[in-house]
Amino acid sequence: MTIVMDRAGVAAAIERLAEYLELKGENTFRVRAFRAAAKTVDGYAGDFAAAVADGSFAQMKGIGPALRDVITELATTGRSELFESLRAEVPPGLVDMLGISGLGVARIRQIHETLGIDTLPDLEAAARDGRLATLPRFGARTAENILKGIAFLRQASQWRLCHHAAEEARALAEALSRVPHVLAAHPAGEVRRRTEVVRELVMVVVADVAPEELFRLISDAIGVREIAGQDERHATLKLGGGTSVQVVVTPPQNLGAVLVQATGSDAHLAALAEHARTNGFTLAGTALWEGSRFVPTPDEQTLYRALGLPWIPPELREDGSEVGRPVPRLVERADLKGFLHCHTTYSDGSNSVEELARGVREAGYDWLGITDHSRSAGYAGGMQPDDLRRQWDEIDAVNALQLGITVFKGIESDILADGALDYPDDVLDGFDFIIASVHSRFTMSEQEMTARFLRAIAHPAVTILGHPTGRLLLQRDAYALDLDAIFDAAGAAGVGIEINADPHRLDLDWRVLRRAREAGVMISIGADAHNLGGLANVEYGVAIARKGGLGPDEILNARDAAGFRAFVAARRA
DNA sequence: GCCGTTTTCGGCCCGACTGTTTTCAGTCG
Repeated sequence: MTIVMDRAGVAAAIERLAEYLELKGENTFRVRAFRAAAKTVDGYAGDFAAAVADGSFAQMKGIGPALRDVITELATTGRSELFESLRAEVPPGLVDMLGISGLGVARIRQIHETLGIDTLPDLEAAARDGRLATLPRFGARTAENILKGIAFLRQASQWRLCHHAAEEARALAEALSRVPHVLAAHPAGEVRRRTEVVRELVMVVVADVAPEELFRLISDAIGVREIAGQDERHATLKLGGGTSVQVVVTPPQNLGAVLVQATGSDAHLAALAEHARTNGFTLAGTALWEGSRFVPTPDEQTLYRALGLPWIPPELREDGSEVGRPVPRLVERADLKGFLHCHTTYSDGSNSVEELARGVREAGYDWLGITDHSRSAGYAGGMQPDDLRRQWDEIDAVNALQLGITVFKGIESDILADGALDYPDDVLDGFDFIIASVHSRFTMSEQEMTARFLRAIAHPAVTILGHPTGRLLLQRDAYALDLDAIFDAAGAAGVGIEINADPHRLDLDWRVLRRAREAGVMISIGADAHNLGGLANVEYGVAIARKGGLGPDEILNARDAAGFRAFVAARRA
């Protein structure tokens, strides 16, 4: 059995199927089954192709005969009969509308059926000319919010999340490296700088033929639909799937200069050019010159060294201030000894305590902090006091197995509207540590929200603040919050703050990490994993920490288990 | 569509907010 569509592709197709079914007014439980299956596929940690091929994927919870067939069809043919027929029935504009906050299926269907609207531009017009506000239970405020939602969606549609971009770039680099006369293909641009969202894919290709000839070879090899903006060194290729990628071609002796140029950022390049100029060099687009002498730069290290600079890791190349500064020792994935923030089957995760413990051990960690949702998170199966006792017994049993990993009893406790936590103090005392997060009431004023957080920070049971600003990248802005006040209070109280490594969040933002460090805040990298596949999130959290210039000493889960225990104890004392 | 020591049918996740209404449907997390 050949597999032509990968795990991420299948997951995305099933999620889209769920949207189609939902918009058609299908049974919500059928829709939910598709959504759950999409998550199961997306979070599958093993060899997905093999599991589809040998049928073992059908054993997964929530995968019955119907979804097994859809998954198999998608994976082996890249198509689905159900998908094709639904796509023909549901206008694509309605799917777009699902991305507007405040618009659900019921309202979209109502808009479609009563006003005959099925595109975003038509919806925008109807919101402006007052037609929308005349609908039952719609009003001026709703129309205004929909206009805001459309604007947000427009802006967001130019970007993609970093994990999607990274996966595309990886596949593209692999395809390009197989093209004749290509010596190497390197992802550059925002993907290489590890920004949280990516607007444009950039690839640097080292080749031993003229660019014009190379673009022809590439077109033949990887299904290019259109070549735009071609000149002697680069071209923008529009690929079959709709992706647009900028390809820059270089001979080996200029790879360093070209890679630096293609990686950016603009501010970094400006600072670098200025530094070069004051040292008697010229950094033109494709090469380095000292006066009129050509300086070969076969790699980036050579270029930075020639300019009297240490090599600057791409993650740090942002506002230009990094040029001329010492390069800090940045945290790496291998520095992390602890795995924090994950959900099990006790709330909305899909693996057991033991499965997670074994998987996390396998990935090379020494300790694990389990944090299911607390009781007010009803939608996520938040834990009632009885569940807690059962889970604690289970964690004790797993620790007794001596798997080579220490499992800590944690909770992701909701911070309620008034800043209180979700259980009485005697229950809170039973946890080894607590991540406190906001999951409701996002629309408070900055003053109210800040007071809410400050009260949570003041609670001695709180170890770490989870996803502190609540943003969902390309979906929802952060709530109003005085972060400086939070940093100062957390730093003083010995409360850690999370970089949530879920690529939909990446919250804290790397731009504020320096400020957090100045306030003495210990940063934890939290995977927010809901299954074993979520272990891979950590890599994105590490990238954000690196962009913020953080080293292992500033990361809570770079400590060993005893160090983590000591941090919790010091905070409680 | 999936699941099952309540197992082949009947149930599946729920509480709170928002914007609209003047009692509540729709949306969200």
